[in-house]
Amino acid sequence: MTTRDIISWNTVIAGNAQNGLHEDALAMVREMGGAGLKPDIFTLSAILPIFAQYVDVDKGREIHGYVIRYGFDKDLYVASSLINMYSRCARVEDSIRVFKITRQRDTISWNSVIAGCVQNGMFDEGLRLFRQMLKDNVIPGSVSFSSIMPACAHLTTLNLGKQLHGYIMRCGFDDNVFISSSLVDMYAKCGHIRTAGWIFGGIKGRDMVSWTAMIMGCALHGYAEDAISLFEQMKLEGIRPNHVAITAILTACSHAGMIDEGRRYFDRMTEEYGIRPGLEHYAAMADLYSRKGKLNDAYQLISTMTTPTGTIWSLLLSACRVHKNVDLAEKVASKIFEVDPENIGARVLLSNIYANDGRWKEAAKVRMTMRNMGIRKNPACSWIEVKNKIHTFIADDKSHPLHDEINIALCELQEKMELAGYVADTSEVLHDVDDEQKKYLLYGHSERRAIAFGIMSTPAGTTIRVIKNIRICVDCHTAIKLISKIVGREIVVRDNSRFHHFRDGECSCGEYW
DNA sequence: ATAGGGTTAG
Repeated sequence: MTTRDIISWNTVIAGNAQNGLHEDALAMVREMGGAGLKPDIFTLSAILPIFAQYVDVDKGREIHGYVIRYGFDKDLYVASSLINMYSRCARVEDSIRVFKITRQRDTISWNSVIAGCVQNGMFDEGLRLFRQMLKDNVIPGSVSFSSIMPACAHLTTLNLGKQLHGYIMRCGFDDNVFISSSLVDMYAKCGHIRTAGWIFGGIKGRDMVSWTAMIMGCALHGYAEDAISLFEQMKLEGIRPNHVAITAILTACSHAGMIDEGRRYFDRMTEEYGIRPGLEHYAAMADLYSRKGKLNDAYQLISTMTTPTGTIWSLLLSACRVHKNVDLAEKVASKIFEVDPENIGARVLLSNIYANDGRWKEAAKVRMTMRNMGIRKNPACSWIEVKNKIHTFIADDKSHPLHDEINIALCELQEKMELAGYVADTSEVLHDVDDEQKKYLLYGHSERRAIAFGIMSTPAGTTIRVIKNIRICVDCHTAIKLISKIVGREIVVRDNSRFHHFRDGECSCGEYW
């Protein structure tokens, strides 16, 4: 073209930006400047996504400065690009600030800020904004739903997820693959693996993310065989797994103790799928070996990593506790404190390992170090949703309004359990107290209180769904199996890594967890 | 005539 105006420049810049030719797009902006034309709102909203993708907040902020100098900050397009850029760069506060000072808002700018919150783990804030959007009479679009659904998945707020699902169907968005994948994930994470499978089966044009969400769902529920067959089917359909899909299949193997299968996927991932093992893959493998009791194999594997993290060593440390290997535990713990001195979980674990071995002095020393460092552990807690309200239980916390009734219900259950042959397993109670007190401590475990509350506040036959922030202890696992049989209920417990479905005295994990 | 937002993952 002999004469180019701002529109012709912008058209080509956006074309490059949208097709991955980022450097060319940016070079053209400079060239355009050389030709005496200054970037306008179209130019800026076309190039801001580049800095969002490359997580380059310095460049993004430069653009923001330019935006303010030229008074472009009132523009909706520029605002949503800025909101998106800041949240992709993990600066949610900045992105919310841009949103708040933008008076004029539309669905897209709302979506940008909501997605930003959710992607950065601020689920409650995301939900609050979503509700505010509806209150302000802004019509949600399909993107609004696929942005908010992960919040329900992470918070395991099944009822809210279901309500949104209904809303999605009324809008006719249920054929959208982004939304269906997020629904598969939400239902699986909320314990409804069958509903997840049903939605997955109905997706037309499944993509890799849909498959991965379903595979991960199976992994979470311990259905490794299903996960493997889905993974193989996906490949047959010509879909190449990415690093997340591989993480999902390794997690599935790990939760079912399938060492050989897991090892095979891990060994072949680079040549078969062109993906180099990342932290998440090492973590899954370390977990697989650890849970299986192959502590030395886990140690070897982690040692081959260039920079193992505290999190990965911790997987092995918790296996040292289960398999009562104090020597290795000490070695592993020192590795953890080297890279991550603040690691609370590791110190708690180490102290418990000592306690379990009767080494109360060493255990107390670790606790003392923690106190001196001013760190406290998060308390174990369980929660259950009844009538749209989430009830939280912490061991020894008496604040629940039905505290006394729950205690009575637990006593009655305890009697029936003992009649059925239950003997409290106090071996995991790591306090230097006598057996009678140990039994009392077990009995106060948060998941039991949550389950007792669930049984008394729902009609007979209703499935009880409880979520817990740490692993179920051996004794509670035994107790819940019996409870499911005594009260004739299905009890679904999600701990920090997977689901347990208790029914008629059995658990779906088959004692492997 | 040109521009902005989304699903899986320790």
